[in-house]
Amino acid sequence: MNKKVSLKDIAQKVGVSTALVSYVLNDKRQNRVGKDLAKKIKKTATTLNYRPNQIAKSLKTNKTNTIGLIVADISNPFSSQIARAIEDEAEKNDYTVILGSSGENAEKSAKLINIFLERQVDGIIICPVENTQAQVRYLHKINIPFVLLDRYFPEVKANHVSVNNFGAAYMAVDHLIKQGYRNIGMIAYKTSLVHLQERTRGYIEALRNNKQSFKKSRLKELKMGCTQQEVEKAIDQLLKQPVDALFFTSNTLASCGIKYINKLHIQVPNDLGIVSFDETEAADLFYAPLTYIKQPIDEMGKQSLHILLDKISGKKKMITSNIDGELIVQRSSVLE
Amino acid sequence: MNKKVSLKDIAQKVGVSTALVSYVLNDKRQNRVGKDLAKKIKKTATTLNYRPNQIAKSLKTNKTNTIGLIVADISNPFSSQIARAIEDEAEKNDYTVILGSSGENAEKSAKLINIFLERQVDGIIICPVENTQAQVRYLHKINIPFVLLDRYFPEVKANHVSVNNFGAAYMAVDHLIKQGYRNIGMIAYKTSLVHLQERTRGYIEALRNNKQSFKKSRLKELKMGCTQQEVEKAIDQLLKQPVDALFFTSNTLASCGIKYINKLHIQVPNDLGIVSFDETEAADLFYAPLTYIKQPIDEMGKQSLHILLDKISGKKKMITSNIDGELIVQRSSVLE
DNA sequence: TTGAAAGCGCTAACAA
DNA sequence: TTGTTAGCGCTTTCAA
Repeated sequence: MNKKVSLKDIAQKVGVSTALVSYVLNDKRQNRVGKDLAKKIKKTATTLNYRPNQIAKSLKTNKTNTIGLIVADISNPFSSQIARAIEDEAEKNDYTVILGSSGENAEKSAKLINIFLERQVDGIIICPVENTQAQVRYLHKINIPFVLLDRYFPEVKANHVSVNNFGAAYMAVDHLIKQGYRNIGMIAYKTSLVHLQERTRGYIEALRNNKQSFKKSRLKELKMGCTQQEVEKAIDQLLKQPVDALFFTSNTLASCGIKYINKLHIQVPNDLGIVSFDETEAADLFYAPLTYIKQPIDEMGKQSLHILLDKISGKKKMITSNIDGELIVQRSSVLE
Repeated sequence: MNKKVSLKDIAQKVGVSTALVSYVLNDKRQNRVGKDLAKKIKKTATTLNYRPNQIAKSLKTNKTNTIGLIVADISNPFSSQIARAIEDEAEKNDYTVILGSSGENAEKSAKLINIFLERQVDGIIICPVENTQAQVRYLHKINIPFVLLDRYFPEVKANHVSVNNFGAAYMAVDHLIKQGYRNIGMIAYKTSLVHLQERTRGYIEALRNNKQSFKKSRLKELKMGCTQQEVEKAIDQLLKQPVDALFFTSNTLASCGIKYINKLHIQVPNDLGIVSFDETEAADLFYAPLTYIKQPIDEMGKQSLHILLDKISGKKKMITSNIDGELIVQRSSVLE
């Protein structure tokens, strides 16, 4: 193993103290170091191919310039895009992110938090999963900077950035109604996660405000992580009723759904209108490209990171942000 | 800020030295510590909610249990899946991974390598981009454990794991021919990356071995990162010729391609057969689900990590691994 | 303008 | 069986 070169090596070679080398290489108290000496030190550093040891620096400064990110399910494009947005922004601010995926599992989430804390991350961004309120409270208690992303718990005070789920869902269903659909079904999740409940609430409110009655039988609530078969069964049950449009509460459900609708040879949009919350690559490739709610992923990533950086730099005030989604209208919801 | 509790705090509370506490908490020289004392130390640790500082540990042991991973383009599902596979496997082995995306850019790649080295990662896994041979040589020179993944440079000796690109491409084209397609075009990349050249070579060889002449006009080589328009133009040029099947060299190209073919209302598979190297979610949703080469992503991730761990633990021998892809036949390439 | 020295939290060689 | 101590590579206070 090549011995790594340290400040000490440079100091010895130049014949000065390590302190001075540290000052020079970090451009601190610039004016108070002899120009020639400074130049010599810098030159020696490059000659020896010096690379500062961040671990040592971190130990000393108590700052790792690292943040932890926990997404709910990295195999979902929403998660990977959010991760990417945050990483891009982190890099611009000289932070490195370590990423974990909780897989919608509370224990896994706890484990990741612990790993992050042991590694002395400066802050954490979490897309929290069900039943992790205690974890959030704990983070608050130990006073580590963190922000919740995409999801939050109304009963737990915490910085968070999320989408206006209610508004976006309302917009989607309102759009379907305005297009002339009269019997709109929804495939949603049975969950304690408020951000998802909000989507369902948006659906119901949009119906009501448009003088369409909300029928319980038209709202199918599946468990998270449900199978293709379960989605198909739900669709079967909906199609037995006079349903002429479907609103999917997530990209995963929509993706399962259109695969099935494809198989059934149902005519979209004329026999069945479709809108999906969040996108899939599939959305564009379906024979009738899907109308969907575009989530402001980049904005969410950026904002969450900047709120976190604010916290890290000591800001106390709680910050929450609620960003509007956008309805992208394509063929699947426009009667011909 | 809650003061973090350290070994020292525990030592003081119990009235022993930090050394002893360290031994007990790490279960070292177990038998040689008084049972009662050990119990007391452990209890105090939990009471104080002690959490070891990995940074300090790393500085001392010169081991971070962290590996760096550089993928070529995190927005591509291939990359995110590979990242996921590696992370899963890393976690099982008590490693944390820090992830970077080079965006097919050599400078970005160099920057990431530098960040990783400064952070004292124990090893690096890289999907190298064009013109980064020097970087690979440098890693070799400074003697840091690393393995190349998915791609490699024949002229640079290095551990790597990759797919049998030639074999998989051959299999794909051979399948088309066996299905009765006679005029097969290919949309490929113009690149110095050998793993992609191998796919083109597989195409040409499969034609030759089946007594079909290879026509240069049927091989379109686009630059990496090309636009939808450029793909459409290439398809236009191919369709002017008597071409009855297309082989796409990547999921991105295939995705662009089928969007266009969808628009053109071409009948797949009867008027045009299609096979894609690597998959897209889109592949299943196209009206004629796509036949594609399934890359052994999990296996690649796993193997690369284990080779890296071997290197980290001191194994010297160079290891390379070449894994076969699998042809998943769906409707898009089967004449009816 | 420069340097000495303490110390971040931990491990491990050595001593008792 | 238990404890002392040096030191990982760095920053920063204080002194010269």
